[in-house]
Amino acid sequence: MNCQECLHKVCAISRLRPDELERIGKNCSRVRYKAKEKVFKQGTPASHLIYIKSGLLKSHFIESNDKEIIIDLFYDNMFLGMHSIYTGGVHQYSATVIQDAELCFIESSAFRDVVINNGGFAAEMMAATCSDSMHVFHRLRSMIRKQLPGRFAEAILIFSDEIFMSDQFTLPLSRNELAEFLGSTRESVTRTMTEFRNDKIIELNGKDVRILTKELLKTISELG
Amino acid sequence: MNCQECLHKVCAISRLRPDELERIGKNCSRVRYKAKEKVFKQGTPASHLIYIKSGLLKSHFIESNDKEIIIDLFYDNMFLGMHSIYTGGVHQYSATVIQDAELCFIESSAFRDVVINNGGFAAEMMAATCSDSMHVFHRLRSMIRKQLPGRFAEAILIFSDEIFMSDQFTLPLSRNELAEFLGSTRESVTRTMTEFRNDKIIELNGKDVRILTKELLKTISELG
DNA sequence: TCGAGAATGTGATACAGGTCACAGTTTTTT
DNA sequence: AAAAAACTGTGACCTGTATCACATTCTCGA
Repeated sequence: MNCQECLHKVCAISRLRPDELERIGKNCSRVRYKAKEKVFKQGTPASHLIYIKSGLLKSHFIESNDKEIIIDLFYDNMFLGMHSIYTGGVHQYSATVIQDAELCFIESSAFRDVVINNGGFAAEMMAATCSDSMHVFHRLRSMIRKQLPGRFAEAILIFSDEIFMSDQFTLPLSRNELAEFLGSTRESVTRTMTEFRNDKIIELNGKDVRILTKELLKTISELG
Repeated sequence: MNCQECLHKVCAISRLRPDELERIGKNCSRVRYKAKEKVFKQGTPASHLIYIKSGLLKSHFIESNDKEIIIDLFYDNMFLGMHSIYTGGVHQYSATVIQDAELCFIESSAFRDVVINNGGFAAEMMAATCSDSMHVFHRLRSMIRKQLPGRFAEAILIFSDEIFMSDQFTLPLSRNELAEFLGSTRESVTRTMTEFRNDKIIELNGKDVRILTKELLKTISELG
């Protein structure tokens, strides 16, 4: 497996020495996934860390009833499953593909070996993990303080600024998944969306979104 | 500063070599704090990592209005501020003492040096950080799915099982702080509490709590 | 190509809990 | 010891959004 090509993209990987890169590469397999495929399931043994070469995934909790809760979204050049690797070796959440993805499965023992032997790499991974966690902490804040329009505006901004880097994009989530991401229900999300369209804040056509007044979106997101 | 005595309490610290322990110890100062004192404030430079020798603290976001949001609670033998150390060197949240505490301030550059040079220590710190983050992820889940009685029951169980290790304890939070922890308001928390008392689930006298039917609490917490 | 199941929009209704107002109590300050 | 400030309980009211029910419209496999 050729990990070289990921070198320039992920800061942490550039910290690896050639032999470590090989150690990881040898215990790493790249796999293509299609949308809706489950990558790993909460409760199963966490044998691998996932590196996302391309695509979009969600981490989510499985609930007793049918509803799920999306913890966060993961995309190009991110690692997924760190919390599971370091918490008893059992997956703490599920991961499912949202948009076709290319994933590298890194054997967790190989990964841990490298962390132990290379503190610089460990530090970079720590930084990445802390950053990911902070993102969820802010989502906690949003859930508590903001009401639906604020949370929806925030989500649109995340798609626009963090994921697609464009004011115009196709929503990768169904209305139902959007509800799971926003901690709401399908119906309420629908209503909020038509509301936003009527108010000329976004142009909305099925899953196609175009942001009309980004400033207003920011205001709504901040005021909740 | 004598870090030896913390050695047997915190797994990560036992990974340190004598010289590293000294490096940390030299750049570490222990300070007593009284309840309500602020340890660090969101937005300020993150120069130190906090080790909690004893006491109870909260990490919290500061909101534009007066209300706060308690992200999580920290107590004996936990580290606080890891996310800030590894995310741009600025504190990502505030930390305030709830019950008188003894804190060790570990110089962040010394800490980072040790992490880089000692992968075993890095791995342990990663484990601790991931575990703390997972706790917040579960709180996110609770905020979204459960309603107030469920969240309150959960909080009582956290106090009982994770913090005080007893069915009988004195609430360390005011009604208002409890509301900030539960993502609610003072009034609603009060009402929920009297409800629980009337239903003979807990005995309640000011801040003194005694759990009467733990099983019921668990059920309420799980069903939301 | 057709049918079945999933995804979406929309109305009517219910209710958990936020907000406001006020009173009593406890704690802190001077 | 008096005054101020913070904390707590309780009632009345209002609102955001969950829930239920149904009609349409897509999607994709047989």
